[in-house]
Amino acid sequence: MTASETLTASLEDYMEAIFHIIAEKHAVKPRDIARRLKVSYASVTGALRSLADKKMINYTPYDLITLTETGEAAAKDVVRRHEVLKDFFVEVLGVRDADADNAACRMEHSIPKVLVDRFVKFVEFVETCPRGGDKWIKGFMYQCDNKGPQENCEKCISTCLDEVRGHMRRGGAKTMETSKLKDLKPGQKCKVLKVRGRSEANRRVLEMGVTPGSVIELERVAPLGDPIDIKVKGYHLSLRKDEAEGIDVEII
Amino acid sequence: MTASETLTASLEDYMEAIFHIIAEKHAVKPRDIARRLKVSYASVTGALRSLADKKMINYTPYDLITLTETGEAAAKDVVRRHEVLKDFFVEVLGVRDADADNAACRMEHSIPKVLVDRFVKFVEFVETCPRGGDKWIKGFMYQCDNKGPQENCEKCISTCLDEVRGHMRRGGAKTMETSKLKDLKPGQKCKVLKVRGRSEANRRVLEMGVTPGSVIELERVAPLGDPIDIKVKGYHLSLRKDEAEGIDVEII
DNA sequence: CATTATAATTAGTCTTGCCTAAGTATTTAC
DNA sequence: GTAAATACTTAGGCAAGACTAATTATAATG
Ligand SMILES: [Mn+2]
Ligand SMILES: [Mn+2]
Ligand SMILES: [Mn+2]
Ligand SMILES: [Mn+2]
Repeated sequence: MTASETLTASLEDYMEAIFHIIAEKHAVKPRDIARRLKVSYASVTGALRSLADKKMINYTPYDLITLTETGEAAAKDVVRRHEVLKDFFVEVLGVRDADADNAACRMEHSIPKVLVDRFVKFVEFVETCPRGGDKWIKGFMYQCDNKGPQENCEKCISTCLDEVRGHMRRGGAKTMETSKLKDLKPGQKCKVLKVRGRSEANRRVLEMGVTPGSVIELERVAPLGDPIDIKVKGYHLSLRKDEAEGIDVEII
Repeated sequence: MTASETLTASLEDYMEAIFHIIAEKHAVKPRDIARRLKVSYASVTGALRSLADKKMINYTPYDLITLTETGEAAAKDVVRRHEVLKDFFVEVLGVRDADADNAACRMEHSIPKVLVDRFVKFVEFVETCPRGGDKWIKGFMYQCDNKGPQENCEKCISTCLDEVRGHMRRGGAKTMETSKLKDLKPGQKCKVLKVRGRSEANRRVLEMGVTPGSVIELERVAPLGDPIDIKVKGYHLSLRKDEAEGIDVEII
C-alpha cells in the first residue's frame, strides 16, 4: 500500500499532458511531456515512476507510455475540470482565451466536484434561459469595458422585451425549430431536444450526458461525417454517425 | 536577498489566519494560528519565521505577532480573493455556505487578478441588471434542483416582462428611490448612486472602491452608529459616521 | 557497423512544508 | 513563590517536486 489513490496538482498536470499527447500523436515519450510542461527530463522520469506506482500509467524505462483504465478516467476528469472552468471564463466572464486557459489549469486542481457540476449547469442555464443568453452577456461585456453601470440599459431591456414576447408568442420553451445534430457546423452550439430510439448506441449517448435540455457544442466532423466530436457538460465525446442520427436539437 | 516577495499557498493561508485573528482578538499568538489551520505548533513557528524573512510580519520568539505594512496589504488581498470567490459561489451558483467557503479557500491561491476583478463585476452585474437579479438566479436554482430544463420558464418570463416594463415606465435605470447608507440594515445590499462632497473623508471612501454604480453590503453597525462595516468589491471596509453620511444609495 | 547525436535514466542536491520528540519559556495554581 | 500545566521553540526526519551533472540506452548517419 505504498501508493496513494489521489493525485497531487503536479501529477494531475502530468496526466493531463499525457492524455493530450495521446490524443494527437498516439505515442507518448518523456520528451513530449517535458516540452509541454517545461520541466527537465529528470522531473518527468520521477513523475512517471510515481504515476506508475499509483497504477495510473503503464511504464517501463525506455518504453512507450500508455494510460491504464483508471489512469484514463483520472486524466479525463482533470481535462473536464479544466474545460469547464475555461468555458465559464471565456463564455460567461469574457476573459481572453489564453488567460482563461492559464487560470483554468491552475484552478482545476482545487475545485471540488459539486462546484464543477454547478459551473456546468450555470453555463448551460445562461446559454438556454430566454432571459439570459447572448444579449445579456453582451450587456455584461459592455459594463466591463466601460467600468461603471451600463448606459445602454434601456436598449438592452427593450431588446429583452421583444425577445421575451417572441418567446411567449411561440408558446414558451416548448415549440422551436428542430434540426439534426449532423446539420451543425463546427463551433455551433445546440440544445438537445430529443434522443430517439432505445438502441445500445442511444443508451451510451444518454449515459454520456447527451440528455434532453443539455447544451452541446460541435467540435469537428471527420471527412466522411464519421465520427463527430462534440463537447457536452465539459466532456469531450466522439459519436459515430448512427449515434448522432437520432438526436434532435435546437440550434442556439 | 534570501527572501522571495511572493507567498506560497500555504503561507497565504497563514497570513489569512493572522489577519482574521487580529480582527477578532487584537493579539495573535501561535496557539490561535495552530488551532485555526489545524497544524502543529512546530509548523506555525516555521511559517512565522518564513513570513518574518519575507517582511510580512513582525516576529520575535515568544512575542506577540503583528502584520507589517506590506503584510497587511498581502493579507487583505488573500482575504479579498477568498471573499470574492465565496460570494460568487453562494450568491450566483447557490452553493452551500460551508462548501463555498471551503472551495474558496483552496482556489483563492491560484486565481489571477484579472479573474478576481471579473468575478466582482459579474456578481455586481447579476445583482443590478434588471434582466438578471433575484428572479433570474431563482430560475437557475430551480433548474439545479430539478435537473433538466426548467418547467416554470413561462412564469419566469412573464415575471421578467412585468419587471422590465415597470423598469422602463420608471424611466430606465435613471430614476429610483434613493436612501442614505446609514438607513440600511445589516445584511442588506445597495447600489451606490452618489458620493457627495469632496472632503478628505470622501476621497478615502472613493479610493476604497465605493464609487457610483458599485454594490455594497452592510455587514454591521456599532452600537452608536459608528463605525459602519461594509463589504465592497470583495473588500471589507470600516466607515466612520461622517464618511457614510454623504453616500446616497439605492437599496436592492 | 562504428561513431556520433539525442533521449532517458540515475544519482545527488535543494526548498517547502508538514510531522514527532525533546527542551525551554511563560502562565496558572496552590 | 514554588510546582505543575501550558505554550512555544528547536532539532531532526520525511515526502514531494523541482533542479544539475553524470551515465546509459537508443536513434541517426556516413
Ligand atoms: Mn489543465
Ligand atoms: Mn493544471
Ligand atoms: Mn481563504
Ligand atoms: Mn486558502
